[in-house]
Amino acid sequence: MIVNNNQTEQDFLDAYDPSVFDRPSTAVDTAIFTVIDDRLQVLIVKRAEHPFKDQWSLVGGFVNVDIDDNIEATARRKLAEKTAVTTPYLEQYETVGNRNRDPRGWAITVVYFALIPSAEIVLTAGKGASDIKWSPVKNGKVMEKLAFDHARILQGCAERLRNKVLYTSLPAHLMPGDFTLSELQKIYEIILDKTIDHKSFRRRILNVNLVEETGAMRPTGKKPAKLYRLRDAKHPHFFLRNFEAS
Amino acid sequence: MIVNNNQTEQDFLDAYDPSVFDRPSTAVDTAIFTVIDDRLQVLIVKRAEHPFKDQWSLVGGFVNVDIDDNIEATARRKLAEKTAVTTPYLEQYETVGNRNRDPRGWAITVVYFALIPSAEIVLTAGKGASDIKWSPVKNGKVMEKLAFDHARILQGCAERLRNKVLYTSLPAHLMPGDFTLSELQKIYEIILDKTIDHKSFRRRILNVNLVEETGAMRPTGKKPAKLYRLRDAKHPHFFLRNFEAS
DNA sequence: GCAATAGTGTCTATGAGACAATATAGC
DNA sequence: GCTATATTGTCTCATAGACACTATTGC
Repeated sequence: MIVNNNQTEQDFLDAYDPSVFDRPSTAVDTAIFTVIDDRLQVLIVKRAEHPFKDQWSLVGGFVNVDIDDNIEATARRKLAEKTAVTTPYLEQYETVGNRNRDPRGWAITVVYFALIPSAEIVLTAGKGASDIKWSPVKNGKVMEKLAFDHARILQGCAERLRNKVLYTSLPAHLMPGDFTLSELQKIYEIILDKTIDHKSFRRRILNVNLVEETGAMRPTGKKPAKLYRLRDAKHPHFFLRNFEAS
Repeated sequence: MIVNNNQTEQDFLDAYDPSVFDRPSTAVDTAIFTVIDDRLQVLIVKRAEHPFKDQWSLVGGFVNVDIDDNIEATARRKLAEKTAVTTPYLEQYETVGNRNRDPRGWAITVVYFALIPSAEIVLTAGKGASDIKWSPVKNGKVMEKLAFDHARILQGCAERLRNKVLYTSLPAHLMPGDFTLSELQKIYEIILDKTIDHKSFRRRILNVNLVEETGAMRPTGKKPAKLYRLRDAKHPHFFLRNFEAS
């Protein structure tokens, strides 16, 4: 590697050797949430290979610099391998990296969480995972013992999700195209694990330009309910006041 | 590399070769904010080496797996190289990683932002930086052209900071040990770039258990002001309602 | 006294919580 | 009619915004 003081940037790049310093491994893990059977659930896969072979883990894998243009592409690639959902709500949560979390050595993982409507769920185990399933999340935890530090990561994702639900319209991303306000409220209540006054809830949702009536009604057996759809499916709405955390 | 189906995890780790797959480079960059001369300012350094030699950039550098136990340690190490502040408010903002942001190839950076009281500022250029300075931040931008994608990253950090100031006590971390409420309000106003009604402000701060009187007064030339200190310097307070974003 | 800054009083507006009341369907 | 679910009415409470008012200092 030739170095001199009048080196141009191109000279530098031509001589650059990326293997001089050790690099941490870099992975992406995603807590994919949905609501099934009136419970918040997260997608977990059984690891087919060492380390933590045969243990359950969040959906993830290493960044592949040959095929992924950016980190989010890694997350979406892994998501596509496991589910048929192409445009979920996907938010970067945090990045964890240290010397001890992976027995193979210094490892970084960029953690995302995704919200997908339960109606759109099709699971495919695919390569690297011998089994895949939804597992109910209770107080940020699942029954299964998770590989690596995924239990702590899931806890953080669930807490972030709950906090954001107190002041955003995030749960709308868990709904199919059309939904009633009662259905949406139910999703809020499941994630927050507490009941919400229905009048307060309707006021909050209808006072902002979040949803619009489809014109159709959902027959419920009793009084039919108006169907709504999201006005802007891309961006969640941020309310100026929180629901009280209880 | 020996592989067979009855391999134990220890067998696997003994045979593991971390160089089989290319890894992105992994850096940490921090937008270090303070308030000087009634302006929000960010610390920038002039790069001593290629790429982007002689251009300004945020404070950062590569994760060193030999000396850093975790990512935050990298951030604190770089911070310590440039300032004398040991326990700033430090929050992970986001992680950016893609094929194009660094001419040396696929590169990840974990971005933090830090808040440090202006009283505690001592700058040391140190290795890797031929120059270092505070630069005023206006609408998330600095005058200087920044290296890599640091302009966009700074924009994001400044926006996150402003948003959090609308509902948290973050600006308290920009204050020295003792401060008056007027001084704290001034910091809020500088970051938000708008005036706040002083009655509303005092109500908000004093209604929660955020600060306590020191008993001393600050002579201001006019009516002296009560001095306060933070009750819990570690954790910022989250208010249930936002200041209106204006 | 005046000017400047610190600090208070109080009215209005917004929106959450509570909860009663009404509306519309199936039976 | 009765019951269940949807939807509305309205009172209270907490807190932000607006802004007038008082308090204490130096001059």
